[in-house]
Amino acid sequence: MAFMIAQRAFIKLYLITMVEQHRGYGYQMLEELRQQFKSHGYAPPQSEIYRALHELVQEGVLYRTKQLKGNDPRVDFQEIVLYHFTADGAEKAKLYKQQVKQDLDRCLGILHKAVNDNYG
Amino acid sequence: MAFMIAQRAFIKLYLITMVEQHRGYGYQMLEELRQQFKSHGYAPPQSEIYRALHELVQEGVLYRTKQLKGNDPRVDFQEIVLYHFTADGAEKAKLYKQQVKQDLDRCLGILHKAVNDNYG
DNA sequence: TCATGAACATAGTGTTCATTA
DNA sequence: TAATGAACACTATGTTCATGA
Repeated sequence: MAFMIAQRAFIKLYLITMVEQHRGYGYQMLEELRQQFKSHGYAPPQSEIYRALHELVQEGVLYRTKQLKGNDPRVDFQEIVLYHFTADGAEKAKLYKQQVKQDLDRCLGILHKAVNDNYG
Repeated sequence: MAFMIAQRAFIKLYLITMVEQHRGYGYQMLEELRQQFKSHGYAPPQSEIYRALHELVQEGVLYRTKQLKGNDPRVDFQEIVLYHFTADGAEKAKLYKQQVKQDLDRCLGILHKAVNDNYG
């Protein structure tokens, strides 16, 4: 029984949701998460985003396609990696999200309890 | 910037509160915490309780006294270690608790955001 | 600088082991 | 078994480096 949810699982959750909304590639998702969590005092490290993406591919949830970032190859040669659900990826993702939800609720319970027990 | 609160800090918080209420020794606090968090799917490991207590002593928050558990030394030779606040321990503990409170709130914010962002 | 990836290093943790006023 | 403590092992993570459509 672990204490808190792992950062990896937390990031995977967000990545899945982002892929559901067909949003972006690794670096972009990283920047967006950093932006979103900046005010929460949390900046997900770059390595974790890529590791999480690789794991989701490994687990058969996502597959990758490559693409040039700009639409004019004469000016923009930057290659990016896009992620999509595999045939059964959406289903797997759904199950995964359910598990993570359980864990999030568990963690919230623990933290709320701690606030109640130790303050006020 | 860390992701979630460390287990160590979390346990220290509880230990401080328990010492405030002059409750118990290491093993007893361990059992009580396990009892309390059982339904939350969390069982703090024994090593963490002792490590946390040692750190609090190291940091000058607590000091130790030893005592036989039973009141009749002829039947009960079990020695236990009791913890008390040092001269400035209470003050230090208060500051520490404030810091942990901040971190708990930060974590709660992150987790709540995750629930909002990824479900519903 | 953007974008991806891997290598490396380490802290925090979980598991076992040791000891016994 | 209760109680304390330490040793050991490991995994998740953070940092740094490498590369380039």
